[in-house]
Amino acid sequence: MTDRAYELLERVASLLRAEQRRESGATGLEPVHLQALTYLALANRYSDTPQSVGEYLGLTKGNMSQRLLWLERHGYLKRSRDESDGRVVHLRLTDRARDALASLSPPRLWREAAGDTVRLGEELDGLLGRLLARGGYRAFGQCRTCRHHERVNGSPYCALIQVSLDPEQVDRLCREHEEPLPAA
Amino acid sequence: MTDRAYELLERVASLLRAEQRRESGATGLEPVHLQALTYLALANRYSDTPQSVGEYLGLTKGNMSQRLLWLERHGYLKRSRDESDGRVVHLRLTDRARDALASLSPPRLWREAAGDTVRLGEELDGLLGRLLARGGYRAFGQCRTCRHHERVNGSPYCALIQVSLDPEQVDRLCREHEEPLPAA
DNA sequence: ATCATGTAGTATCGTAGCGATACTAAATAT
DNA sequence: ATATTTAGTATCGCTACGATACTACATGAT
Repeated sequence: MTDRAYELLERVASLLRAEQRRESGATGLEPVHLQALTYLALANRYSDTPQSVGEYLGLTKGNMSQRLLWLERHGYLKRSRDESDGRVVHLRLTDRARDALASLSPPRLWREAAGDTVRLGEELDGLLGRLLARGGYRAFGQCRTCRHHERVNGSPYCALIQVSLDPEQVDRLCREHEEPLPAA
Repeated sequence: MTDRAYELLERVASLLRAEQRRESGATGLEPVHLQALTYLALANRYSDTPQSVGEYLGLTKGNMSQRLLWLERHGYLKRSRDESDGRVVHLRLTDRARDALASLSPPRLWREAAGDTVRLGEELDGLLGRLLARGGYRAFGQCRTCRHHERVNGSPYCALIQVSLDPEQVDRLCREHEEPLPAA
């Protein structure tokens, strides 16, 4: 008996991808575009880069770079150079991107039929954590659950890159995220 | 708050697809190939056709036809014409295909890290059922859970196409599957 | 019987996803 | 100062995918 959950996951994913293609219609937005935008909508200001998007989805940076260039050319992203490191590029969603996510990102079929997904979310969350840990992937957790997250004078502070954080950043995803060390 | 379960599902699927690509290596087997083979390994003898595979995954028949031709050219499938209907083609896995599934289909990462997936399987099963019903897809259930499944002289019989079935066929997937009518 | 309609499958085209490789430029280490 | 690393891009080859058009067979209507 092969793993039933795996087969179901693959089939559901395949059906949803196909559904998304159909719903995206003339926009030209492919599933991978929407996934990239979804990530960028959640990423903090140190993780809104081509590299990070690729790591998040398990795709190569060369591939992601091309997807992101397409998104910029079509008005879904703004690019900007990092001020202190001339190599890195930051990606910002446009309103057009937010509109696209709002109307396409969980495809209509999901919204109509998925129902209560709390329990499913918990199961997927656990599975993802195990896959990431075992596969050597970055976890991309929220700052406030990170080993390096501290409070200095009452305001959030990242001990890794040693900067204080805007309060709104601490709920966003960070590519440097690490689980807290288990209490001894 | 967008649907967390949906995001997790998409990301897990993306990571697993990428993982599968890497593990498939020089075989040239893409995720869609393995999904098609997985389906065909489970399909009954009335549902092992290009059309059915496409419906199962939500892809067009033209696309599937090309994928399946590739699989045949590379020795993963045998094709044969139906005896009573000259239009339909039946697809049979070769040993090479079974070997490929055995070594690649849940990718190594899944096998090593997925852990207990019983509960996840149940959740995905429920979700899939709702998506299929709402989206107008075929369910592809097992014969023995079908509305048209009967027993004649103790052996399984399909009341839809009006043939008796090999006992081994009743655990396989059928594209004509329909839920039993609710008892009145 | 003929003809229209429907269905299973294939061929072809255009677009895009994807990894691999090679490259540039900026940062960092020695 | 030089070597090495890192973020990102450009290009190539291959394949996935939908759309469209086509063939062959089956079925239904008259």
